[in-house]
Amino acid sequence: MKKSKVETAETRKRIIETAAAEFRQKGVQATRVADVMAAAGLTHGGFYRHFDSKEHLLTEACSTVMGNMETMATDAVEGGKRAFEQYVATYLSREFHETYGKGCPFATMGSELAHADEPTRQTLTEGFETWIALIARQSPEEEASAARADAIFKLSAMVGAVTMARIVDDEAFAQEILSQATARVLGKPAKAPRKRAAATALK
Amino acid sequence: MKKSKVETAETRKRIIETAAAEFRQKGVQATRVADVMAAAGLTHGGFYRHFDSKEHLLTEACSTVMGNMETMATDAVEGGKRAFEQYVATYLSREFHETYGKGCPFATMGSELAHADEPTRQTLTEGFETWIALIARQSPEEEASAARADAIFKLSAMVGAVTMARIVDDEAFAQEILSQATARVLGKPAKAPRKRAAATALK
DNA sequence: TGTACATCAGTGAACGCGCGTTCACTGATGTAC
DNA sequence: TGTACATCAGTGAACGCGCGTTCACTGATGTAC
Repeated sequence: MKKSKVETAETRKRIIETAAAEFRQKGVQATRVADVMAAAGLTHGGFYRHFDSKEHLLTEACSTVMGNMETMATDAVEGGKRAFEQYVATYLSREFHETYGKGCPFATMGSELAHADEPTRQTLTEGFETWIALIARQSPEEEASAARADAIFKLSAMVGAVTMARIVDDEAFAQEILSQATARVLGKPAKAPRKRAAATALK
Repeated sequence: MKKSKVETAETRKRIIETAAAEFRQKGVQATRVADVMAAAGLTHGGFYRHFDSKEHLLTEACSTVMGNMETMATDAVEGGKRAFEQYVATYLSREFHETYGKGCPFATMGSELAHADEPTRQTLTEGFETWIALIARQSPEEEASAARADAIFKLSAMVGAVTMARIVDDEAFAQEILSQATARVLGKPAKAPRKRAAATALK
C-alpha cells in the first residue's frame, strides 16, 4: 500500500489541515490523534509515518494556520481602508471563530499554547511578529515604532476580545464584547448601545 | 477519622485554593486531581467527599478566584488614581501571572474555559460583569454606557495582552506586549521604545 | 451528664477507560541493474 | 525496456500508562436517648 510521493505529501497536508481545524474547534488536549486521522479519512496507525508525535502535529498545524493568517492580513492591508475594516470585523465576528477550519489560534487555543513546546511557541512568536508588521502598515501612526506599538496593542486586544466572547455564556454579551473591540480598533463608535448588558450588570 | 465541621470546611477551602493555583499555573487539563490533593496535604481518595467531579472543583475554583479578582479591583477603584494605575500595572506584569496562587483565570486558562461546563461559564460570566462594573467606575468616560464600553474593551485588551505575552517565547517581546497594553489602558506613552523587537521583526 | 450508635472525612488500593504510541503485516511504488 | 527487490504509506490490533473515579475500611465526631 505504499503511496506515491505526491500522494504522501497530499495526505500529510490533509492531516495537518484537519488537525488545524480540530485543534481550533475543540482545543489541543481535547483533540485526539485518532479523531484527526479519522476525519482525514485514515486510520490512526499511519499517523507516525508523518509525524513524530501529537506535539509535532501541533507545531505543523500552527505553522500552517499562521500562514493563512498572514495571507488574510496581507490581503486586508493591501486592499485599502474598506478591506481592512472588513478584515477586523471578520476577525471579531462569532462566525469566524466558530466555523470549522477557520479562526485564530491565539484566540481559540491561547492558554493551551502558552504551555506548548518550544518549536510551537517559536512558530507562533514568529507568526505574531509577522502579523504585527503587516497590521502596522495600516496604523494611523506615522512613525514606525508608534505604528508597531499600535499594532501590538490592537492585535492583543482583538485576541482578548474573542477569548472573552467565547468564555461568556451569553450570546448578547459576547456580541457586545466583540462590537466594542471592533469599534475601538477601528476608531469608530460602536454600532448600537446594549440595554441588556446594563440590566444584567445591575443584578 | 471523621473531622469536625470546622475542619471539613477548612479542608474544602484549602483544596479549592490549591486547585485555583494549580489550574492557573498548569492549565485545567494538565492539573491532576491527585496532584491537587497531594499539594493540599491529602490523599486523592477523599476528594469526592468534597466535590462531585474535577469539573465541579473547577467551578468552585473559578468562583473563589473571581472573588479575589473583585476584591483587588474594588481596592484599586476605591484607592484613587495612583492605586488604579498600580492595579493595571500589576495585572499586566509577568510576575502576577507567574506567581503560584495568583493570576487571572481568563488570561491563564482562557481558551480552556471556553470549553468549560455551564456552571463554570456562568460563574465566569457573572464575575466578568462585576469586574466590568467596577472598572467602569474608573473610566474617564462620563456617561454610564460609554464607561461600560470603555471597561469592556480595556479588560478584554488586558486579558489578550497577558495571553499573548505568555505564548511568546521571547521575554523582551512579552514585556513589550505588556508595556504597550499598560500604556494604552492608562492612556500614557509607553516607558521605553524597544529596539530588539524591531530588529527581530526584520528577520 | 453519660452511653450507644450512626455518620462521614480521610486513606490507600483498585478499577476501568481513553488515548498516545508501537508493531507486524500488506502490497503498491520506485529504483538498481 | 523489463525484472527483482527494497522501501515505506497505510492498516488494525495491541500495548501501556495515566488519571478520574469508586470502594471497603478506619476511627473520630456528634447526636439521640
